Amino acid sequence: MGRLDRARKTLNVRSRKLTGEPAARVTASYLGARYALESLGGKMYVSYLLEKDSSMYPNSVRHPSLNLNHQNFVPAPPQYSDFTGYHHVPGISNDPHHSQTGSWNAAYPAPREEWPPYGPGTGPSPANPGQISFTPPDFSPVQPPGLLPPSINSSVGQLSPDSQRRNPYDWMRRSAPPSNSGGKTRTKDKYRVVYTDHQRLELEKEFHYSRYITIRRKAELATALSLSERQAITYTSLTWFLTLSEVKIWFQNRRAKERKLNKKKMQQPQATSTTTPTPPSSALPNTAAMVTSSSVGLVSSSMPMTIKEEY
DNA sequence: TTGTGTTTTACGACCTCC
DNA sequence: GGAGGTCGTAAAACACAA
Repeated sequence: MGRLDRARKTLNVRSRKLTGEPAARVTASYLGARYALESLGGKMYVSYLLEKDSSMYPNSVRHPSLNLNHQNFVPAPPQYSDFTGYHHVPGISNDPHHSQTGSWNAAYPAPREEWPPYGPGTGPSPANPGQISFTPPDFSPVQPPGLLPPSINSSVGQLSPDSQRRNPYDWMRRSAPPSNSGGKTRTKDKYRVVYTDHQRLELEKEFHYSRYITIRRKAELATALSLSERQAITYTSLTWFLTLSEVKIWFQNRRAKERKLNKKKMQQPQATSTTTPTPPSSALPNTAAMVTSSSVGLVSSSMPMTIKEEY
C-alpha cells in the first residue's frame, strides 16, 4: 500500500474515530508537479533554519532598511556569517534582497542526518496512473527571468541536498487545494492546506529577517509566492494563492511556535547551554527579538506589538 | 500496517491601538 | 469599527515506533 493510500486510510479511520463522520478529504485531490519546488530544497532548509533558529539568528533582525525603501535592502546581514549561504529564491519580489541567485549555496551546512536518504526511483513515476495530468490553461512556459532556477523544470535531484534525500514525489502526498474549494470550514473540503516547501521556505526566510511583517512585505510575499508557485507548478485549473491573511496567520503561528520553543528552552537551559553557546543577546527571550521598521532595537516577542506600516 | 505523538494550518475569543 | 496582536484549541498532515 502506498503512503498516499495509507495516509488516506489513516485519516479516514482517525477522523471517524474523532468526529464520527467521514473524513473530509483534503489531501490528494490533485497531484501536481511540485517536485520541482521540492528540488529547491525547501523543506530541508526550512527545517534547518528552524533548527538553527536561535543560534543562527541570535538577534534575528530584519535589515534596518526594512521600512525604508526596499531598494536599499542589503541581503544577508553581515552579522550572520552563516546566513550568507542562503539566498532568496529569485523573483520572490522585486526587492534587490530578494532577487539574488536562486541556487542553493554550497556554503550551506551539511544536511541533517535525520533526513532519510531516498532514491529517485522510489516514488511513483510521473506517469503514475493514479495521478492527474496537468495541462493548466493558464500555465505559461515562458518563465520570467530569474523567477526560478533554470533547472526547475529539469531532472530532479540536482539542485540541493534535499533533492537527493527526499522522494521527489513526496509532495504529492501532501494536501493541495481541493478541486471544489467552495468554502473553508472545519468540516468541509478545505479545512487546511499544507503549504508547499517553497512557500514555507520563503516565509521562514522572511520570518528570520523579522518576526513581524509589514503590510507591504506581506503583499509582496503573498504575490510572489503565488506567482512562483504558478510558474513552477503545472496543475490544472487550480491556482493556489497565499492570501494576505494567510501570510498574517502564518506569522502569528510562527511566532507562537517560537514562543513555545523558547519556553521549552527556558525550562531546560542546561541541556542547551552546553551544546549551543549563544551570544548574550539571545539570552533574552532570544529569538523573540525583532526589529521595527526603522531601528535595530530588540523587542521581546512576548510583548504584543503593533507594527506601524509603511505605505 | 497501525497506533500514537508531534507539527502545521486555521480559527475564535479577547485585547490594544488608531 | 477595523486591523492585527496573543492565546488556546481543533484537526489535518506527518513521523515513527511497535
